[in-house]
Parts: sequence; structure tokens; C-alpha cells
Amino acid sequence: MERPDRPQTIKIKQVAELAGVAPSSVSRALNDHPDVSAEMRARVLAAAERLGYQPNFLAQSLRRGVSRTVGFIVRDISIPLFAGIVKGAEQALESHGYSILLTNSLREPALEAKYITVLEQRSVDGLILSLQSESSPDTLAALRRLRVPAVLLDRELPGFDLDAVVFDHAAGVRDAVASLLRLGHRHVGLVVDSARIRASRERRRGFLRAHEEAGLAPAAGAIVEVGVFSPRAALEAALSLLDAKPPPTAIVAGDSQLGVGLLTALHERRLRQGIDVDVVVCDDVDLLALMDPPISVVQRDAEEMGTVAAQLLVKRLADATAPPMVTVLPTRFIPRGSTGPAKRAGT
Amino acid sequence: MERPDRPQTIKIKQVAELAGVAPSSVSRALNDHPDVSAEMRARVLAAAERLGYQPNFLAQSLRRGVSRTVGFIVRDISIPLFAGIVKGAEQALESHGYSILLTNSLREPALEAKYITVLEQRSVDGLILSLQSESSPDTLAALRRLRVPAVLLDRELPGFDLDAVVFDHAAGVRDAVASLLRLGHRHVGLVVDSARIRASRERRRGFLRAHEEAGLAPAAGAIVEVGVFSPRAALEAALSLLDAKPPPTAIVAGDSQLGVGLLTALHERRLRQGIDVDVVVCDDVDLLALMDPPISVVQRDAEEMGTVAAQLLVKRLADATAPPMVTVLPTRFIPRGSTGPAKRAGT
DNA sequence: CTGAAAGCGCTTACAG
DNA sequence: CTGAAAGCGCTTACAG
Repeated sequence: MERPDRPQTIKIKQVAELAGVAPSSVSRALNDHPDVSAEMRARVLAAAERLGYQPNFLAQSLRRGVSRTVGFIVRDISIPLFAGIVKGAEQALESHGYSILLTNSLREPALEAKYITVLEQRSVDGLILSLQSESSPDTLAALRRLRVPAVLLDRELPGFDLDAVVFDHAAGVRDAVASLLRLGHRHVGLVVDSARIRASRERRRGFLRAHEEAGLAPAAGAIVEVGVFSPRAALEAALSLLDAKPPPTAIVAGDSQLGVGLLTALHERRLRQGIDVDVVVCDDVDLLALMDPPISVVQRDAEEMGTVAAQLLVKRLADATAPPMVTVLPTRFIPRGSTGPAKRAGT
Repeated sequence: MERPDRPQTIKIKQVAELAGVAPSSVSRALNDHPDVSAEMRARVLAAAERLGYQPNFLAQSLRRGVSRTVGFIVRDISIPLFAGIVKGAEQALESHGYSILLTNSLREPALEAKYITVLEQRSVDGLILSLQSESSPDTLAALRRLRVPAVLLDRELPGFDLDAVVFDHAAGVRDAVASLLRLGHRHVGLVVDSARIRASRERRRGFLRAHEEAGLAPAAGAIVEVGVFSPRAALEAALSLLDAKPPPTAIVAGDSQLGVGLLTALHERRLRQGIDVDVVVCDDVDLLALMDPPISVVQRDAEEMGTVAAQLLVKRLADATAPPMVTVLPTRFIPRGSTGPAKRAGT
């Protein structure tokens, strides 16, 4: 009942011996070096093939000074948006021969900073970062020490000159709120994360712009900020809106977790979306369309963000001197059953 | 407007020079080698600290023959279950100094096999695998060539003697179906993935066991298998159940994607869960509890599966000779509003 | 207890 | 066009 002995890993030296040439020639032949005779190439390829030779990536990386590895820090991979981004990035990077080292910062700036350093120590060629805040001193210090390129996701770090991919949150929220105002809503609420990050600032901007364009003033206390995100804080923020006197007739939740908080709050208050309070969630999670009534959303393409981030990084690795690029990705309001004519407009 | 010159990476040689000792002594001091004098240790630590020395992981890995890196192949990280598993595994592995190289097989056996090889070439110390099938020849061949340990998630590969973590799907489905039968349902449907994987076989087993224990026979055609998963196939499988004559009074969906398929099918047929047809979904996604009525689920702990897989792998890396372990994780039926007394029992 | 040497598995100037 | 040598940045037997 012994395990069969598995063959040892084949090294370049063994290929060289079988082919009757020098290891350096094997390397050149396998790496498509121009100055290799046809005969040499054939002998080497045959020997490599026969032995099933696979070059050791670690050794190549050490010698070449390039690892074809990208570090990816997300706040929490179990949040669907981030999972989508990572999926998009992974596929795009893979097509260029890169692999992803993934870590979760769990929204802790200390971990974020630590992982930036750890990943650099692991010789990643670059980083893709979904940071928690735009002002954590630890993270900023780690970024200043960083000696490889980084692409930022949905954040802006003034003074850092990094490539970035951001969503045009303002446009989607503006369209959603404009639609609500057109439907007669006069008291629309907005729940966002801390205004210390770009995404929340942009959503607020879209919200205000829609009001401005409609010649209307937002209700007092219409915008609620969740300082540090947690499910509990999201729920409480939503409850505080629902419990306002008068309460809003429609509420926009800044992302899917805030959306879950809002729906939980509705549930606790025995209210229904689209009937008692109109609802928009900024993120299109598939189940939202299957609720009753289906929930209107501001949609964004997570995978595309990942794909674009990967492309920016690959470009940056090819040309360190090009000016940093910020790509803006669209968001789109999709009205569904949870938004409609205001029933209690002006309550 | 020049960028400030960032300091070059510090190497062991520079630490040695500053401390006035040999590089080998620096290495020993930093790696807590027993035979190092207190004075040597102090000088080296001071010099390393002063220069901000961080050993090059690639070089250490190559020399030590160990990379503290684990390869993780998931079918699709954007599926919440897998995201949860990866999160759990990442945290557990990180606490042991391991990082994760993540790849998505996209359910394609050819990619799965390729990534097993690629990850091995990248010198991972071990693999955690969420495979598509239990019988893909490419994958099995790649696994036979594999020279590092692997932990299997929710799959069984006879003849491979691998560590594995699996869910006790049968128990949760059995409890769910038993509950439905007790409530008077006499025609319960089950949608599962291909029976060629353990998870589906176990769910079917739980389904049959509940009937057996109740002394009842499952309705003809009660179990529908989705051969190769796709959203479309999931929808069609659910529709075929709903369109049966007579239709089931309750349906159990084998996982969250099949659940989405089922809910979409209900939507298309203008039926409501818990009112027209009772519904159980095997996976607790947070929005399911917020639907109206809330959906009964068979819950499992994705993060725990990741944590346990990581622990098994770490143990295996410490002791290659211990017998392979299969850890079984519980699943739990949580009744909610989408299941209740059969209204059309026996229709 | 410390240092000099060898070596992990490659690649790449450098001769020839 | 090919081979011998050096070197990527470390660690670890081996002397002393």
C-alpha cells in the first residue's frame, strides 16, 4: 500500500545533460533568445518536453528581478462588490501571466499598512488597493515607503500621483434622486459611509445636484453618514432616518451593505419598500431584483473595475514614466418596483 | 517637481557592513538561531532596525525550499460561498505567516488543471481546491503529478488520500424536508447540481432519508439535476418543477445560485414563495432573510470551511505522514416565512 | 560562537 | 551561436 514514488522536480541542469548542451543554452532556447540555432532549439525543446521540465518560478523571479505577481488588498472579500472586482482583475492579470496574492484588511488601517509592507517584501511587481480610508497615517506612510506601482480603487490620495479607477457615483445617485423628485418625493434621505472617502462625497454631490437641478432644497437631516462602517451602524443610520419627523418618503442607500441595513430597518419597523417608503440601493445584487417589489438600484460593474485596474497596472509596469491615469467608470440608475409616485409626498 | 528618490532596498550585506559582522551572522541573529551571542544579536538587530531591513522573501523561499504561500483555486470568487471560504482561509493562513495565491477556474476543468500546475510551478507549499467535478481527467492527472499537499473542499476523490473539508449537506436537507413533510407537504421538489459531485449526492440522500423516515415516497420526478451549472440551466430546472402536473407544493434549492434560479422562476410564473409554493434555499445569504416572506434556509458556515481547510493544510505541512483527515461541517435548517403548512397539499 | 564557502535554480553579460 | 562564470539575496552545513 505504498504511495508510488512521484518523480523529482526536473531542473534545468537535467535538461541540459539530456540534450548534451550547457544550462545557459537551455535557458536561452526556452526563453526565445534570438541567438539560438534551430538545431539547438530543437534538441532543447525535445529534452524539456521529454522530461516534463517546468522552470522554477521563484528562481526566475529572483534572478530577473520580476515576479509576475500582484498584491491585492481588499477590505473584505466576502463583500460581493470586492469579490467581483477581484474576479475581474484576476482574469485580466492571468492573461498577462500575473498571479494575485490576496489579503483582507478587514477595514483595519493597521492591517492595511502591514499588508502593503508584507506584499512588497514578497516581491510583488505591483499592488491593487481597495483602501478603507483616504487618511490613515499608517497606510499613507506605508505607501510612501512603497517602491512598486499601486493602483487605487475608488479612492483619491492627493499628493500621491497613483493610477486609479473610480466610479462615477455622483451620476447614478443624481439620476436616482432626480427620478424620485420627479415622482413627487419632497423628502428623500441618503445614507452613506464616512464622507472622508471619495465615494461618499460623490454620492452626496449627486444627491445635492439633483435637488439643485430641480430647484428644491434637501430636507434637513436628509443625509446620514455612517462614521465607521458596521452592520449595526448601518442599521442605526437607517433607523434614524425612518424615525425622523416627518420621515423621508424615499431613501437611497449608498452601497449594498447600507442597503441591507436599510432593508433590515424597514423590516424592524414593519414597513415595506416601495409601499411605505421608496428605496434605492447603490449596488445591483441579484436578489434585489427578486424582492417584492423589486428594488431599484444604482448599478456599477465590479468586474470591469477589476479589469481596468489590472490593465492600468500592466501598463504602468511596462512604462513607469507615463503620467498617472484615473479611469472613471459609469454608474446607472435602474428603476424598479421599489420606487414610484410619492404617496405621502409632503406628509 | 521631481519625485523624491526613494531609498534602495536594503540587503543583508548592508546590514552586515553596518554591524561589522558577516552576512551569515546577520542571518542567524535575525532567524533566532540558538548559537548567537547576546552581543551579536544586539548589534545586528540595531543595524537592521536602523536600516529598516526586510529580508527578501523570494530569496529566503528559494534557499529554504519553502515559500509560505498557498495556492487557492475556486470556481468563482464572486459566488458568496467561495468568497466566505477564501476569507476564512486567508485569515487563518495569515496567522501562520502564509499568503494566498488566488485563481478562478471559472468551472472549466482545463483551467483547473492548468492552475494546479501553474501554482505548483510558483512553488506554493500546498493547495486548497474547490474543484468543479470529481471526475475531470485533466484535473485528476494534474493532481497525480502534484508534489505538494492539497486540501479538498466539499469533494471526494477516491484513491487520492487527500485531506478534505466537507459539509454535512444530507443532515440539513433531511431536516428541511422532514419539516415540510410534517407540515403536510406531500410533493416536495429538489433542485441540485450534477449528481456527479458529493454535495448533490448528499442532498439527494438527505431528501430521500426524510421521506423514508416519514414513511412516504417522493413524488415522481421530484429531484431535478442541473447537469452543468449556469444561471439559465438553474432557471430551467426550476421552471420544469413548477410546470409539473401536479406541481410540487414546496421546493428545496441546493445552493444559493440554484436559489436565485428558483426565485427567478417563481417571478416568471407570478408565484410567491411561502404563499403559492414553499421554498428552502441551501445557503444563508443575508438578503434571503429580508424578503417577503423571509426565506427558509439550510445554513452552512463558509468561513469556517476556509478556516478548517487552512488548519488541515498547516498540519499537513508540519507532518506529511499523518493519515489524511476529512472534517465534516454541520448544516442547519432555519425555518422562516417561506415554509409553512401545506395549503394545496395533495393538489 | 563566528566567518567563509557553497548552493537554492535560474538568467545574462562576457568570452570565444 | 555556445559555454563558463557570475550573481539574484538569502541560509546553512562546515571549519575553526
